[in-house]
Amino acid sequence: MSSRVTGNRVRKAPAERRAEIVEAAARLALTEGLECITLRRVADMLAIRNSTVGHYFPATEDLVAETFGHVAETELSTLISADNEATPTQRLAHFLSLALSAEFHDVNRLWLNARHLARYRPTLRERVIRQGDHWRERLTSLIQSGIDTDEFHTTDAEAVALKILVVIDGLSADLNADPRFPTTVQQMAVDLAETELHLAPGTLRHTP
Amino acid sequence: MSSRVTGNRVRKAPAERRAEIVEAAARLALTEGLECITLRRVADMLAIRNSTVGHYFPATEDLVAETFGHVAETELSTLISADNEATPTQRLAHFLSLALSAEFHDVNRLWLNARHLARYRPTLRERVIRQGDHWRERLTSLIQSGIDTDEFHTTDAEAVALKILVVIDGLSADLNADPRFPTTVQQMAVDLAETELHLAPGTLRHTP
DNA sequence: AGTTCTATCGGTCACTTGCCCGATAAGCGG
DNA sequence: CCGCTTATCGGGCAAGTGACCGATAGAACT
Repeated sequence: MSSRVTGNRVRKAPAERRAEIVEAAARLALTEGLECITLRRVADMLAIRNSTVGHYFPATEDLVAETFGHVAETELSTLISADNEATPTQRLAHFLSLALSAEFHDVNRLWLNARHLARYRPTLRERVIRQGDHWRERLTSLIQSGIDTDEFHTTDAEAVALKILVVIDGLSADLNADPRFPTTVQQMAVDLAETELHLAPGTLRHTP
Repeated sequence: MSSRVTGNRVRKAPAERRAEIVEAAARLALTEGLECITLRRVADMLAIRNSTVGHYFPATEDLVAETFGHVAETELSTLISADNEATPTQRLAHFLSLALSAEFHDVNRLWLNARHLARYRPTLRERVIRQGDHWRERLTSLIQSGIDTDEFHTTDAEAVALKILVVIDGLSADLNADPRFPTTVQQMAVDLAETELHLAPGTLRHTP
């Protein structure tokens, strides 16, 4: 009758269990939000006791921070692949198209979530700042490589990267609460990038 | 010994008490965030019982939504005064300078807060959308009046308004977690407005 | 096989939350 | 001055939270 399989205690390697927990929390964060990461909900997903989760993360805030960091790190590598044979133009077009696509909506929403929650959780705030730096560095170096190959033209790669990220954040914040946004405005990031980098209009519009 | 003044029951006009409650909640929202609006905290601020607050707002979510709407409405009228003798250029410059000033930080943070919390609270989401429309309308009509007086030049006033608001949201979202932002990027909104409206650089930079 | 370490369990505790209830008293109309 | 409406009180309940504890059982090592 009861679905409870009592006594079936499974003991895993700490690193493996810890990874399991973070991954379950990540699924939760992406679908329901960071505030839904509670000891009991994560434990239920893995069919373990809440005290086991507490054993790996004595302070719940640390689990929340680590979960955000994990997702942000993973998604960044999806947005900007490090060793790619594509040209900087192609890679930037890929970045822009993916970052504002529907399938990336959950990630953008997670950033919004984390930025707000960082107000109350110092550990998370630190992670948000660190990941923000990381994203900015990666986008900056992508732009810089475009400058090196003479595809992009700007004097301050970092400022351009920052501006692009600001626009993406603003768009996803607004889209989060209100989906009725005209496509003209949704192309802001592409337009901004093309203007700032002195590219012909349309250069970044299509994915390779 | 006890600071409790028992039996001192004060009965106020419903409209007055209701306004008191919303105002106390607004103070709370601006300083500590919308999730700190609880029956007991608001009640404590007014030295009344939590059940009294519950009497006026049977669902706490309604108090949260109304509080946000109240603040957003009030602050909008600070940003854009309706019957002003100033020129559209002066009014837009005032808007931009105030919207990104330090003293407006709390309001921007409240917007971020509301946009995120709207995910869980349908009533609040409705309010966020409505207020978003309201801000956009007001900024659009300000730009339109500038077009009429031949100060601004653009074909789509609403699109420009939307873009300006997107940039402001993105900037305040990023500034919320990370205050180390270069001033070049903080001028994004001004630069964007001047470019989109075909104004000479620097036109919107100073407050009248 | 025996020993040791610790991952995991099962349960508890104190706290906060929103919501609800009956009792009381303030103010108004008659 | 009386009676009615209802704003306000005082208290309580159930649900959910993070943190904590001692007991147990896997697994590695001798």
